[in-house]
Amino acid sequence: MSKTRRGGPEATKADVLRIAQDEFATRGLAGARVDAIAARTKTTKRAIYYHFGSKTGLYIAVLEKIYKDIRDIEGQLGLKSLPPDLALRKLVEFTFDYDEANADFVRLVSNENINSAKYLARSPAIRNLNAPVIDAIADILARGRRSGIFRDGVEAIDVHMVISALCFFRVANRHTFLKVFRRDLLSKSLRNQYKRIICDTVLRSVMR
Amino acid sequence: MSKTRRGGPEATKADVLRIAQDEFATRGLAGARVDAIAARTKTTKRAIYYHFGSKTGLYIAVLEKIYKDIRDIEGQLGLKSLPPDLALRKLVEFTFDYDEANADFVRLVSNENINSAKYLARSPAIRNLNAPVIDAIADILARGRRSGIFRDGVEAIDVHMVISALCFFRVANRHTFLKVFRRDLLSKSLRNQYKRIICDTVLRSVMR
Amino acid sequence: MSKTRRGGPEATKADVLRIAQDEFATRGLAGARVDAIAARTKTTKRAIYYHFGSKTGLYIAVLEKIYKDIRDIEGQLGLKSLPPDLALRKLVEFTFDYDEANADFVRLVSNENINSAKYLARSPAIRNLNAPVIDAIADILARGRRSGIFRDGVEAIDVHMVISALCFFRVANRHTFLKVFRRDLLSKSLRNQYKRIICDTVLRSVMR
Amino acid sequence: MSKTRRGGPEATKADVLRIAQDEFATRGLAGARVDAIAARTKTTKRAIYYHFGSKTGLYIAVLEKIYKDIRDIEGQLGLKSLPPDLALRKLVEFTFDYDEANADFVRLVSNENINSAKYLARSPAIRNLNAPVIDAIADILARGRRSGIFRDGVEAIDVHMVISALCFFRVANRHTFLKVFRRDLLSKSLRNQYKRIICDTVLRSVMR
DNA sequence: AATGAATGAGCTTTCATTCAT
DNA sequence: AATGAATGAAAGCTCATTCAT
Repeated sequence: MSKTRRGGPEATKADVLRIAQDEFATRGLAGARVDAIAARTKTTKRAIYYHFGSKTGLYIAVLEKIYKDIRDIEGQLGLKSLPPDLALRKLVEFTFDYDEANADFVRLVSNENINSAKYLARSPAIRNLNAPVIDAIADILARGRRSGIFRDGVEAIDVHMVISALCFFRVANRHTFLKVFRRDLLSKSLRNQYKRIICDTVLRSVMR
Repeated sequence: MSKTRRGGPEATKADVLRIAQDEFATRGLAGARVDAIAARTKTTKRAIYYHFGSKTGLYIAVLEKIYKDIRDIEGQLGLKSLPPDLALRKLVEFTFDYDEANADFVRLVSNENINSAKYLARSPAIRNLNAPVIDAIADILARGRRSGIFRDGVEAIDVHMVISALCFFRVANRHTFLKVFRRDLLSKSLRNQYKRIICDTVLRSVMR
Repeated sequence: MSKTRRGGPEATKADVLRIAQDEFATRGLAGARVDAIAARTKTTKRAIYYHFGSKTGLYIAVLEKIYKDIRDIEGQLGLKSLPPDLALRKLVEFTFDYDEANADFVRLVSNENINSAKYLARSPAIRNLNAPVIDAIADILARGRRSGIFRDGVEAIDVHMVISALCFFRVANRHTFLKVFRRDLLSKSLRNQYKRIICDTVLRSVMR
Repeated sequence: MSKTRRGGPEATKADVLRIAQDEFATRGLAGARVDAIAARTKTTKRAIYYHFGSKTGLYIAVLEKIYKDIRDIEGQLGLKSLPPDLALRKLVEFTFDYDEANADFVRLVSNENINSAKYLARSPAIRNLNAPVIDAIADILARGRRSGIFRDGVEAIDVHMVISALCFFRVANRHTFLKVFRRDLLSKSLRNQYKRIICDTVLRSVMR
């Protein structure tokens, strides 16, 4: 693919995807308006239909993008060169930072769960993405068990669940938590505290 | 043929609330259709407007109901009579069971977070509910510290966050987790395993 | 408020049906525009959807109306009191006059044939109309055979086909016939001539 | 993969015309879709516009083709060498067979009548086609009158109308006739019966 | 207090056509 | 001469809401 010149079709599609990601994250599939997306874009509503086929098609394209993004980054963490406890700590911190920095991702995933992952299931591109993070955790756990610091009987996928749950919830449920408990899980002053709590909780759950 | 009432206006409102809860949980505020709710109800669309004023009004009424329900139950747990570690375990198990049994609650909360808790904020009824669970955890932690089994420096609200995150995520993110990792977090055969994992993770996070 | 009502909902529906009949006859189902129909009506486009559900629903309602109209009239011809040859003549003349006076009916039927009678098949109301005209012709033929003026072996439905074909074609194919042969089958000066030709053709086809 | 040509531009145009004829016959001018025509063609939508200018231009080209086809065939019937009654019989049988075998022609003509022959009128190519069939009938009638078997006062164009009406109606109104009277005018088992009925009806209408 | 009838505003999508090369 | 990419205009339809009693 050649480099896009100013205003080329690839740039247009990327522009639409960027705006659509925000709109779908903020309002959901049903709540988002194609008109509103088009208005914030350099293109027209008609162009959106030309490139993405339908509102749903655009929504799926956004899902594909955010899933591809995180998979690409997860593949580049380089955890193998670290001792197991530090590697796990680094993975937790990465997830903590990523979810915080990508609230769109978090809300879109929440949204997709409300939809029973209906649209995610429709995308072969996402179904065919593998999940390198599970293999990375399995490697860390194996090394930790060998060196005697980690317990037996801990599955990689469940460690991933614990990490995800803690980091995801903090971002996903921020608003109701704030209203109900008057505590802003994303406040700057609490950031290091939560990073430590989540890291410790994960580490303690696997330590011998 | 017109719909017939049984039990008067309060029964009608309860009927509408029950159906609306399901529709809003499944489709979100924007995705739910007043027509669809009315069609599944013993009443008419017009009656919904008469009783709840607007679609948003009905949505808020649903939110108020589910928040009141959980607060009422949390107030009846009777954790004070148990030793601190067992009390904490019981609270985790309660949350685990409650979230699993009330997927509507989980999805509605997810939804409300996508809306930045906008409608929750509008409801004085919810704002005025206190959160007895935080006090209950604080009591457990104090007793555990006194008896020497729990660490210092652990805040009740953060323990609540960890419990909620783990139990909530399991239900809230079930569908995407299943599609991406081919693991059904709610499968019957894994139920006890996850209950144990989550209990242990919480307990380990507070133990000395 | 823009348009005002007079005569209530039934009058409104009748008004819409009248205009829609003209639009569908002139432009076909695909070519007709709901906006155009609404604009010529005392009501709004929204009201059309409220009363008829969809463009297709309105089209079917029009079909139902025109078929019901002709069946009602056919049932009132009173052919039994006339001698068979005069009865047949009267039926031909009625069909001749009716098709000429109801070009909409003719074009709508043509249209429906282009659609393979797809929408007609969808209407239970039309499927359940019986066709009294066939019985009427059968009675005429039986009486004519008994009195010796009509041939044996002539089926009522085929006589109906011949009558319909001749009267229908004259109206339905008027425009192409005019362009190709420069003959206006509906010109006033030729009216009596065609009435006679068609009557004679039908009568001769059944006479002994 | 782009579509490949075989036989150059004339073959392409013929291909498009063949598909377009079917689409216009089945759906009418308004109902046909340029996209659908292109998709069934060896070429692209853009090529259709290149060769035919517009959807209407393509429609007129189809009309011109079907009218030229029938005129060409009508010119080759060789009715002059037959005795008048047999010549007339042969013409009826030819029309009967042609309309049955060319339902597209029949439906396109029906369609064009719904359009008040608007597009036919626009085509100089069709306007300049003469109608040899009228002359042929006139010749048959003259010979029949001379030999004493045909009546006086019968015009060729009206005989043509009767023949056309009977043969055309059978094909054009097949679908509504089937739904309303449960009689398939094109059923194989009734074919000879209808051929005989129509032939006899025409012959009887001109016989002394 | 309660409700059947009706609707304004705006939604997603379609379609014939033209742009640009 | 031929074509892949793009689009303006308008279509059918939906939805929360209000009218009128």
